[in-house]
Amino acid sequence: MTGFDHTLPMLLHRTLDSVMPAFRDLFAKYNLTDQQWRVLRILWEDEKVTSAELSARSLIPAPSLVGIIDRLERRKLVARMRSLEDRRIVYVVATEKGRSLGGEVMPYVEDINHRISACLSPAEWQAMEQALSKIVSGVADTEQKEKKIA
Amino acid sequence: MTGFDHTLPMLLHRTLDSVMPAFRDLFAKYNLTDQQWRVLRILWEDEKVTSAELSARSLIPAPSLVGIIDRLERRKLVARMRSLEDRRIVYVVATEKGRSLGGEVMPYVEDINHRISACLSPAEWQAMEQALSKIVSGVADTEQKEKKIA
DNA sequence: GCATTTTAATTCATATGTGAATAATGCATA
DNA sequence: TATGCATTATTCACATATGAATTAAAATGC
Repeated sequence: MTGFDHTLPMLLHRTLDSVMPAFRDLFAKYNLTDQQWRVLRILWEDEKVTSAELSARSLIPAPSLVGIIDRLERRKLVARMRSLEDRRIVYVVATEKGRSLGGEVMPYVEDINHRISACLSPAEWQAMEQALSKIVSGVADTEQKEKKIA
Repeated sequence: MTGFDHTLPMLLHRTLDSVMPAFRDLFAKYNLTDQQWRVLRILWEDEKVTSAELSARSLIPAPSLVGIIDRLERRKLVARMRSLEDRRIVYVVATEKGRSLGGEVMPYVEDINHRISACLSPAEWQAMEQALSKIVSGVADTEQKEKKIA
């Protein structure tokens, strides 16, 4: 284990690599990718969401989102609805079929999340979440400073 | 912020998204992707590494590695050397040019890593790293149990 | 010695990530 | 009202991720 292995990106990737296979095995049973699930998961609760919002909440880059929604739309799991007030905006909504699939998969997703949570005490979890969010806001701050300089 | 946003995959993705742009901006100046950098970073210190080892250490899936090495090889930054003892094995080595580029980029990478570290106290960092590795080993354990059952 | 099984790297098909460019619409203003 | 600028979604070119299949070369069993 060199210093490189203790680098934040490597730590995060390593952790993701350890937890994602369980999710992927689950999603594969429903012919979903994890990105497709993220979209469905968001639409499952919210009524209609613009593409931009969906991109922000799902952490999926806008260009990727286009294809993901295309594929979900082909399977009638979601639908696009262009806004009438502002014709630039596209709302994405889950169909009944999409909502139902969401409800079907959700319990298994929660199982996995519980198993992950069980690896840490609530205090440890809390601390980890705070550490990560400190990094997110901390890095954003230093970027602000750099912009002022530039 | 719903429960979904506090899910481990989303927390990790969000953190990665916040830190990677700084690295990518840097690497772009040298026409490198972050995956290409990871490979170079490993080869920069180690003499020769098999493709399998490189995949494990860089956390880059073997099929992706093929193309990444192809592109680095075209630029004469690395070279492939097939083992003479076991002709299935391919060693990857950094060329002099590759090593030199590694040395050139390294200080800036360390700058970014320092700025990231500065977001947390050493104790917080330590705790976070331990939490993540607990998850990695914890999840691996539950998978073992599942296999026994199956 | 030969067939079988393993292993290492690669290929393939498909899905997604990344940064730049584009098309269409809305908005401000001269 | 025509022009210039901003915003939203999309497209494009290229790089990488994912899981299954393939190839070539060991190792193993008989």
